[in-house]
Amino acid sequence: MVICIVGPTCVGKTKLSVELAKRLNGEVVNADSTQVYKELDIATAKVKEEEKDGIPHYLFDIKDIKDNYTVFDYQKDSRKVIDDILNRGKTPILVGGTGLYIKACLYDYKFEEENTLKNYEGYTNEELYEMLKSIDENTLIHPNNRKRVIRALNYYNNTNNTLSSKEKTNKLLYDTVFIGLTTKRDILYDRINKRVDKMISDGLLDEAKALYDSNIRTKAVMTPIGYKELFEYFDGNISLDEAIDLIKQRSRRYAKRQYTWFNNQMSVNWFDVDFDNFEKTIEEVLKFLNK
RNA sequence: GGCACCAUAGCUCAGUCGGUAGAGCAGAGGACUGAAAAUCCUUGUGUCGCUGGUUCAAUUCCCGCUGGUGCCA
Repeated sequence: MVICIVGPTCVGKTKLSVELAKRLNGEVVNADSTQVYKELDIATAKVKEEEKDGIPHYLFDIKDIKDNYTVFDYQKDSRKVIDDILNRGKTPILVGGTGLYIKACLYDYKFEEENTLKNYEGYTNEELYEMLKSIDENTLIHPNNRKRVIRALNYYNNTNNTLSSKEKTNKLLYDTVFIGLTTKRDILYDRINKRVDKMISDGLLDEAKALYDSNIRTKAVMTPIGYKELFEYFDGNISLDEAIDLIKQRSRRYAKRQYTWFNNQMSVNWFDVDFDNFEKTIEEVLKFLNK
C-alpha cells in the first residue's frame, strides 16, 4: 500500500510523514515540485536533516537549480522509488503539495518522449485556439492559457493522435490511501503569515541574496514563492515589507489553489489538525489506517 | 474661533443634472497531462456618516450635528 499525504502548505504534512514512517515501517517520498532542488531550502520549507529522524527520504535535493525538471521526469523518478520501496517490503509515504506531480505518479497519466515542439510564434491566442478547436472541439483549455493551447496542439501533431480529446483517466496504478491534513482557513492563513516571518528570521534573505548574486534565473529559481519577490526588493523596486507581504499573500493564494485541486481531483480522507496536540492527529490517522 | 473641502463595498476611490449605485485592489469560487509554489477563468447589496426639511421619490438638493483634511486667525 502507498500512503499519500496531501493538504495545503503549512498544515504539518512533513511532520506527519515522518511520524507515520516511524510507526508503519515507512519511507518518505517527496511530492513537491520545488523541494527536488538542492539550493532551495528555506523558502520551500524543505524537511531539515534533524527532522528526518533517521527515516529514509527520497527525491529531495536531487537536482541542481540549473536543471530543467518537469512532471515527466518526476513521474519516472517517483514510480521507480515507490516500486523499490514496495519491493523491499516497506511502505512508501508520498508527501507533498504538488497535486499534478502526485496525480502523474499514482494515476495512469501517459506522457511520451517529445522531440520537436513548435512554438507557434506569430499566431494570436485566438488563432491558436481556433486551430485547437478544429482538432478538439471539446477542449477545456481557455484561449488565454496560451502555453497550454500550444502544448495541446503539439500533442496532436507530434503523436499523430487523432483521438477527439486527451484520454482522461482516474485509474490508480497503486493501492493508495490519501490522507489530507486541513484546518480552518483563518488559522491556516495565520500560520502561513507567521511562517514567512520565521523564514525571514531563519535567513531567507541570505539564501535569496546568494541566488540573486548567482544570476541564475531558471525555472527552478523563479517559480517558488519566496525568491522572486525578494529579487524585486534587491532591485529596489519594492520595500522589504512589501516583498514580505507579497510572499505571504501568494502563499495564501497557493494554499487556496491546493484545496481546489485536492478537493476536486482526488478522493481525500481529511483530518482536522490539532496543532496543540499533534500526537492526537497522528493517532486519528493511525486509527483510520488500521481499519 | 472663521472659511473651504471631504465622509459611498474590507481598502482606495468613481458616480447618480433627484428614481436606493460601480471600478481597481483585497477576498471568494473554479479549471488544469511536460511552467504546477506555475498558468488560466469566473465573481462586486453596500444602514451611499447621523438627524431633520423640501419632494410622489433624497445617497444625490437644503438646515443642523459628528468625524477628518487644508487654509486663515
